[in-house]
Amino acid sequence: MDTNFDKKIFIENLKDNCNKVQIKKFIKGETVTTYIEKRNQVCIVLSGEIDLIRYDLNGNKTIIGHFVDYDIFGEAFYPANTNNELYAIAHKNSEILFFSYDSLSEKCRRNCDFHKELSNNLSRLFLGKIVELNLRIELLTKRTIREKIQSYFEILSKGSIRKSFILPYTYTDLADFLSIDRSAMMREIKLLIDEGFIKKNGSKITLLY
Amino acid sequence: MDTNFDKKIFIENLKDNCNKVQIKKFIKGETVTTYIEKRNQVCIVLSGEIDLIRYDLNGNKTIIGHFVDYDIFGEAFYPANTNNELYAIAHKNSEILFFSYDSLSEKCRRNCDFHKELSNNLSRLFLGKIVELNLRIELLTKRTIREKIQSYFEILSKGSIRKSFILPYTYTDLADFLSIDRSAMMREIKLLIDEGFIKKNGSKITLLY
DNA sequence: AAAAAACTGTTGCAATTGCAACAAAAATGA
DNA sequence: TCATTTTTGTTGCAATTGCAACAGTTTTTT
Repeated sequence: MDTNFDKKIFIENLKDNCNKVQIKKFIKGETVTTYIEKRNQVCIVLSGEIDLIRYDLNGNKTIIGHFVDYDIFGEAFYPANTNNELYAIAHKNSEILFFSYDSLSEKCRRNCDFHKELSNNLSRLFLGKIVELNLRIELLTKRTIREKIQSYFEILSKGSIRKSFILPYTYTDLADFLSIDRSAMMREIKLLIDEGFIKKNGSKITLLY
Repeated sequence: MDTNFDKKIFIENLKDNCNKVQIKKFIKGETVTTYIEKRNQVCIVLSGEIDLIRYDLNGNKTIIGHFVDYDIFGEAFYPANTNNELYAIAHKNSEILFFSYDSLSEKCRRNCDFHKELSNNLSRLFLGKIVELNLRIELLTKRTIREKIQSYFEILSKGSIRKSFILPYTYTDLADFLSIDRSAMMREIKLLIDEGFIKKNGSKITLLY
């Protein structure tokens, strides 16, 4: 299936044609939205970078999501009944498109062509999100740090020539994404190098098998 | 938002009105579908129980999903480029509804009422899935076994009177769901009991705080 | 261009976790 | 109902992982 349907074209279309969406700008460090109350909000990153941060009862901070160009996030995707406080914070100056899921999914009174397509595209957008989340779960359920790293590297190497790729995260963020300790991850990467499984040059990794 | 729109009614409707869906029965142990090639298939459990199982390159087996009444699963939700072999196996005698995402999302030529509603309902179905997956990620990214258990128990206790609830899994399956060692989990649950945080009677847990 | 902030690389040590193994209890099914 | 399979409960021990700390780089900001 085409989970890679052109999100970008759809979103630009949405932005230009729908009076139910809002666009706002945020400067670095600003709070884009909190997830404390349910407003059924869906957000799309038009430019910049957004971190989704969790503070638990002990005050521990975890980055549970990091969103860039055309990524979709929002309250609508999180269960209402957790204790956590989630904050979406602009990591860089950013431009965000907001809409309420309910308003978009309503049938358009005028039955215009654009709204006919909308639901269809929305479900594609959601499907893409599901694939992304399942991929992450796949990695998180691996039992060891080594397995997590290797699985992730293998995924990245697919479709790249010569099993070589540039990491899309800093090492700090990668550790967060895989939910492991950064220093333990670095240690394991070093071991993988020493044992001849991979080569590393900055954020460029090459698989040797 | 109503992420709890009536899946059941929608699915029964789908089953009765759409000629693009198929229904098949499986006996315990039978393979429902494999995820090796991409056929864009979406599956819904009408009755019974399905396990989604991963075999990695070393032959380790992991249950990565367990689906019951009206749960939705399928190839369409998994990225194409992973090495893993995924198998959906009937855990009990089961009845499964199949459809191809593409066929459903196509515009209906006759433009019938049913198909007008379909996309809409499909995106709600997907949204529910996203919420479910995010919840699991929330748990999987907790740093310790204790945090994983406590967070999960807190979620279950919400909406139940007296902070008491029955676990929806066996302890064995719970450990799998949280991706932790069963014996380590049992040890931690015992500690929680000894420290007076919870009470346990079979699969009934009561929070004492 | 200098100062500040964020990221990388590394290590010893302690704590958590997984593994293996087994007996007892409960659930399943023949 | 009896036999078999699955689940629960427990523990010692070893291995993995997280934590703390810090120096050296690189990137960002002023």
